[in-house]
Amino acid sequence: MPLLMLKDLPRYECLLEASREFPDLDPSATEVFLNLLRTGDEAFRVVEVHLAQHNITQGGFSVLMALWGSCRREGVDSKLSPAALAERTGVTRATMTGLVDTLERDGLVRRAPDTDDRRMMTVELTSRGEKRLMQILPNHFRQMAWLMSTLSESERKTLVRLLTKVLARAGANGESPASETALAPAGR
Amino acid sequence: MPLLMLKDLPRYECLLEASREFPDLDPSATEVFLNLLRTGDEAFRVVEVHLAQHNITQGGFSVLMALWGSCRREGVDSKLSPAALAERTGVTRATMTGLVDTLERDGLVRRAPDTDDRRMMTVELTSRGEKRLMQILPNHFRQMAWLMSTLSESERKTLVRLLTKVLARAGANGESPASETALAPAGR
DNA sequence: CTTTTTTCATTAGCCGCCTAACTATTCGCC
DNA sequence: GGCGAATAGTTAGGCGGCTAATGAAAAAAG
Repeated sequence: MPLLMLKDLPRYECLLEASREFPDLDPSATEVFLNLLRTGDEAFRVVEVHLAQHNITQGGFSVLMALWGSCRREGVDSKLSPAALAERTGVTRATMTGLVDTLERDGLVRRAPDTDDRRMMTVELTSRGEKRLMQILPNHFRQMAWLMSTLSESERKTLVRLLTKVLARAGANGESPASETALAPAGR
Repeated sequence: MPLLMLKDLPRYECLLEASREFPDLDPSATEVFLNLLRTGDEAFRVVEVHLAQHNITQGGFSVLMALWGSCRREGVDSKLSPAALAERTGVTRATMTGLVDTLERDGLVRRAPDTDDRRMMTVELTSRGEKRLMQILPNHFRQMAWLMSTLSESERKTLVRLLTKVLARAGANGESPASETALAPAGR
């Protein structure tokens, strides 16, 4: 997502100086955090620009990939319910309604009522959607490879390892991060 | 930003297998890329949730921080033009209009016409805005520190170094990333 | 001094994302 | 079997992001 930090990351000395005024500010932690968000955002934008050239948004691409991946895993049957798509792509069901609306308008995806459960719908990749995906993927893969080509294999392993450690904190949160009541008075 | 990859990152063997069908797919590069976006997104959400408890969005927080930082740097004068704010926070001026609208509605910021250049406006932190910032910052700092507390100092240095390498690629792009015409026929 | 170009802020319109509310259907319990 | 609880999809309304177009004012060109 977008920002939360300034476009030009603050220099380390500024963080050090600010930490004198704010004892809660951990300079090295802040530096890592800002770099993580900034780099992630920038990498995100790179592929976003590429997808836009094919008239596809990030959300739409995620849906197509989820359908296509499911198709490849479970055989020819590439149907998934909106709820399943929402779960896999990490958005709400309401958001998925809008995404599928757009994809269906563009003819990349097809909605059909589920035969068993009349509450449910099925979303299916059309041949046009599959064709579009095949147009996108090669360059998409090349782009990711190009972005990471500055890193050696061992650097990649290290980066994944460190990111995973952070992800474990951020992803499985809910309890400790900073429930206002727990941290605010915990003060210092 | 949100997604672009599945919520559950693909296992490495799946990437390896897919790379046989798509020669452009670099498994380790893809793995790093997906982890980077996923982790960045998750870290982003953590602070987003915190800011939401104070009725502030990411964009609004960035604006407040930019104004406050400028205030601290250049003395008491914390005025900045919308264009300057947009530049520093990395959004368009049109978006900045909306952000300042919201912040002004909430009384955290004040608009005033520039005395010299009648095209311009100045945006200034109100005392209420500054107070709000002081309510947010301590926990915000603690949250960043908590997120990164699984990393040792040397791991933090390493992570920053690797992220910076990737950022250099992603940020200073424009020429090589994958202009469709350059890469599509370059095939393989 | 006039004309053109640039710059600033805003507006309008699109999309994605959210939460909350609503409808329809199925499930589970009695 | 019937009735409340849970579930699927959608709708409504809001915000934040974008591009493109607009109007006003300053800067540059002549």
